[in-house]
Amino acid sequence: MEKDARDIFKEIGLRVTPQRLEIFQILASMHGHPAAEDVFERIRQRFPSISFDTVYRTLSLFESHGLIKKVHHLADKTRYDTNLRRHHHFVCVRCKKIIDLEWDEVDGIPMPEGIESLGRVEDRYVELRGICLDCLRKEGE
Amino acid sequence: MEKDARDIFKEIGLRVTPQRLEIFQILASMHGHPAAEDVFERIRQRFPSISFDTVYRTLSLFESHGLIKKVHHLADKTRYDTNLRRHHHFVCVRCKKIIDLEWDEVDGIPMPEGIESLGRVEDRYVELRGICLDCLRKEGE
DNA sequence: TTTTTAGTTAGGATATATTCCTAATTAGGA
DNA sequence: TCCTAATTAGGAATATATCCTAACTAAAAA
Repeated sequence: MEKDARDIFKEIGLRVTPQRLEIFQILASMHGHPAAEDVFERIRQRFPSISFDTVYRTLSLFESHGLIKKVHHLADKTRYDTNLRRHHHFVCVRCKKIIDLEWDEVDGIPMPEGIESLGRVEDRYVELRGICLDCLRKEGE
Repeated sequence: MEKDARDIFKEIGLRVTPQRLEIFQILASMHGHPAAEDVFERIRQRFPSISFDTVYRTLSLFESHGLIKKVHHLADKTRYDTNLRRHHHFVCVRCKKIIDLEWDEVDGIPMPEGIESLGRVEDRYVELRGICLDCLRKEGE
């Protein structure tokens, strides 16, 4: 089991440190959608002196290599929408620009099967993520 | 114009204060998706002593009455996903619980027309929001 | 194996967004 | 006009996440 993590790290060119191995194990063993704090509490049992920074850094590292994903978009700050008509958003992952979007097709789709067993749905939120023209242009330069 | 805001406030039973009127005007006049800070900078021109708290409180108030909406879900903290297969989420707006979801229909929908003019899409994020069974039960009590 | 060095860590400081607290003020009904 | 409950300003507090630096360590080179 730990062998696997070792190999994965080496494959993508990451140093193998005890902290990283442990965080990897914890993530693999945790169900649900842990926050950094959850991981921190768990790893502290074995590495009592580990810092928050290491946990955050390691999670970012794992994410940048596609080993985990962030659930939400999680902008830097809350943005408000004064357009109350039904619409969706294109969000630039670089500059965080938000552009309103019409996308009727997505509005008509029936709810997934068995959704009642999870709860009562009140809203659907759809976001297209990518890189806006401005940022593509800058990137080209 | 200001007459409108007055009436809207009275209709929903809100006190009419100069700060609220001004924030309402600002929101109506601002295009895009302003953050609290943007509103704060604008209103400070007329009310130099206004506090951040008032801006935040007013935005929350407007949101709770459906006059504006938050763009993102904006959880309290970042949550990580160790499930890397394509899936979506049901998020409980009360307890913030996140539940993985299969919803193939939504994956097959073609991109909205004219999307190229906005940028390059790299991902689509879909979230169903509502109240989970646990919270519905608690609410019933 | 030992040495070297670039990458990593702990710990605390810092940044940033948002909320809380309290005394003073004010809107709107009596 | 007076009264009361809602609202505000101002600053303190909270929470999440990132930055900084010296000490440490993994792993490549000798």
